Amino acid sequence: MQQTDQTAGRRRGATIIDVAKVANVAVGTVSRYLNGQTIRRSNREQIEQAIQDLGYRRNAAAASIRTDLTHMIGFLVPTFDEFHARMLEHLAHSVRQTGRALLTYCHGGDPRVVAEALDFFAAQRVDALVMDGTAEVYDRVDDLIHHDIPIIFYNNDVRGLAADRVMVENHRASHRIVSHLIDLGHTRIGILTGDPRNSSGIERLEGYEQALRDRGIAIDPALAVRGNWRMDGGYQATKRLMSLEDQPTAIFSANYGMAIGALSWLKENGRHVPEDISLASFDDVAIFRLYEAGITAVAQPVASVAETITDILVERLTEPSGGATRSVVLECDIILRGSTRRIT
Amino acid sequence: MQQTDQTAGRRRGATIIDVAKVANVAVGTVSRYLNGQTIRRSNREQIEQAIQDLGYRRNAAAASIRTDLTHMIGFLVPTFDEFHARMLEHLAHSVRQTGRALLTYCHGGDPRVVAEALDFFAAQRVDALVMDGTAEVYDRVDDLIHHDIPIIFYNNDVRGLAADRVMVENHRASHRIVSHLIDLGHTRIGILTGDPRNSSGIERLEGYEQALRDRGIAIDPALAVRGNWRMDGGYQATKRLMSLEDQPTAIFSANYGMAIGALSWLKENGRHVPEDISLASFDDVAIFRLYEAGITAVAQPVASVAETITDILVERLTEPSGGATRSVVLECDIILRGSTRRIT
DNA sequence: TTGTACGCGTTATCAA
DNA sequence: TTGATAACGCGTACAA
Repeated sequence: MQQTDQTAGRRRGATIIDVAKVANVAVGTVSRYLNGQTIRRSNREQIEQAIQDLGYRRNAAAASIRTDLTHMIGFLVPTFDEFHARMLEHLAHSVRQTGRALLTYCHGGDPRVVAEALDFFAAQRVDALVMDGTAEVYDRVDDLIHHDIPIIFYNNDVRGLAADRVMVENHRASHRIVSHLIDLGHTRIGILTGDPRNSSGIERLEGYEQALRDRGIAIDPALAVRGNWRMDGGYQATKRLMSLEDQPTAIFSANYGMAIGALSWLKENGRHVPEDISLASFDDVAIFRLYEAGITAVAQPVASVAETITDILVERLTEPSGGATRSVVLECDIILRGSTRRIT
Repeated sequence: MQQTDQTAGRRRGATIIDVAKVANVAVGTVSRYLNGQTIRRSNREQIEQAIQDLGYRRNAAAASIRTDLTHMIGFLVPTFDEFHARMLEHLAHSVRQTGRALLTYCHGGDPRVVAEALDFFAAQRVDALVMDGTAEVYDRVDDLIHHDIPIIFYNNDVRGLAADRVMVENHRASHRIVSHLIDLGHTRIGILTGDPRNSSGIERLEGYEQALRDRGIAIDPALAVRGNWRMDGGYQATKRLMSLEDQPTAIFSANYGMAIGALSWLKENGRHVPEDISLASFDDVAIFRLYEAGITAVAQPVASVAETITDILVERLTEPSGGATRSVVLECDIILRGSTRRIT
């Protein structure tokens, strides 16, 4: 009693062996066909027919157990906000063209989830891992590296690891945009800083400070208020900034989330941008183009970052492994809009 | 000459067999330990020690070849815009708590890429597939279903397939928000429709039309302009709407992307919202809370959608398979803001 | 070019 | 509870 029914819910589908039987060839031949090698024409047609008839689908897991290649890239981020979503979109696009896909994990800032994600990726044997660096993961990432899983950091670096890096010029871009504020006559410039555990947070703050120093403006610690990259942090930080006796005439936000929080507080409290206060922000997002007269911002080259990551990825996965780690730093654009104005 | 060096770049890591050897137990025992079954205490300690010493990491692919379970959920979307990104964030969160992760693919509306994605998911043997439905995929998705891969549609349905569905009340929510515009005295209400190949596009348009009919307002085909869900489509559609001889006094956008395009055109052309024209939109996004007096919108229960999907997922993956497909429809909230005003 | 047979790392079965 | 061993589906030497 042979079971040839293909409509029933048989969990196990046809295998390469079934295909070989039906096509009257050896399994090796089918395997070679699947991997695009040259096959005698008559055999090929029979194999294709058999695959069709059986509804055969290759089992990537079984292949990966032999080849140690899963065609999956791990992607680990703290959150899917607009910045990371754009990153994901571009990365998914360029990675797809190499025949791979992204296995995504979102840790929400919880170190335990980060550890969990890293374990998961290791077990799944992802071909490589792209992640926004966070300080606490040093040991576990180092572990992955020793297991020969290439790591590529973006947005935030973790120093000292044998990983590749694709960053943007945080320091320089911040320096430029703050310099622009100074050019407009501002001397009391507040900054909404990100998390100091993140390299980008540190670099953007340093760029701000350096710009002030370069123009002989004293750094007032009260003007640097710590946010948390998020809207609520920017809201609270702006509130603190605006309750100073000597208020700032301009604010630079280290990312777009906090800038939106700032706009939110300013609006609620009847302060107009740029009449009452100038605002500039890192990250250029859709809302900045549309909001009132537009928000002056640092535009990160998200597409280039994604492409560079993919290039490095391909290199790592094709080259005979090893080789020095690469560290790429990309330039940002400053987009001047209506939220920054000259003061007397 | 035994090779015990763990620093070198040996591509192949320690296996369960190595662990068994070092721990002086059988592989079956190690396997049971790894799967959380009860193990004699002394053995467990030895196994843990061996795992530690060898830097052993489980190979999920090898396991899945036996169990037919990969702990990966396919996630297929047209794009990672704000809506889908929020969906991803929530879904990643709830799926993570079941010990799974999302294998994401972004097709950008290209049918070939959709087909490619479906093949990829099939080869990778994802435990299930969550996708925003698109019309052209009927056959290929049907194929996956016959291969016993559970499918869950969200946002847009594809009729006739044996899949689960988690949707929102597109018709009713559109009906309500358009009724609100009518309550405010509007009778010439334009609509920026989405793609008619998407079920949500159709339903939102039908809700709009039904609302007009219910109040005895004639439907003017010229007032329904087709967008493409995107900003540029909304921009163009608004332009057409506003060049009618008998202009609308209110516009309802079938999604947020087109609404932003509309705002963009209105702003460029000096039309003020809501003084010159009222605007309401499907989807509630961050910018709608902040933009001028706020944009009246339909808020989809994104978190609930994600949770419902995960519930169904867990059910499908634990229950003895089979069982009728579920179709859940969730309610939306109407958020009234300053972009809609009463006219005389 | 094709066929055979073994190995990959894990789970599942079954007897002890 | 444990140990021994047969699958699982595929890739790949090796011999033909």
